[in-house]
Amino acid sequence: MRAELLEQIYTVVAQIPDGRITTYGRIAKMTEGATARMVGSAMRHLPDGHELPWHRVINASLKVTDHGGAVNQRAKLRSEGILFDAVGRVPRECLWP
DNA sequence: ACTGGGGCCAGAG
DNA sequence: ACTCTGGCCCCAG
Repeated sequence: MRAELLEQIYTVVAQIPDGRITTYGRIAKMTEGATARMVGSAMRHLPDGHELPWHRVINASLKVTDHGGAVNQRAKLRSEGILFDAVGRVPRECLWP
């Protein structure tokens, strides 16, 4: 990853408010040159000690992508007041921006 | 230089 | 609502 893109991605993620979520694709569009896959990759390789709300980033279907940490991620979101429907999807009104 | 694979997405059936 | 396809760009081997 180019450091410049990483910074932009981190900056956007850091701005996601409590109790809201956004998607990989939306973050990609807010940056210049990043793609959704890069955002996903950036979230996977987050450095230790970061303060980023990575759990608020989900996929375009408004579901938490299943990759192993999914259970923990859903737990974090629930603790912020986000509700999941029967299919595991997040309501649209939680979307940021 | 080449290949396969990523926490993806929009569009078309 | 679900599956398939092509495109995306950056790594690691």
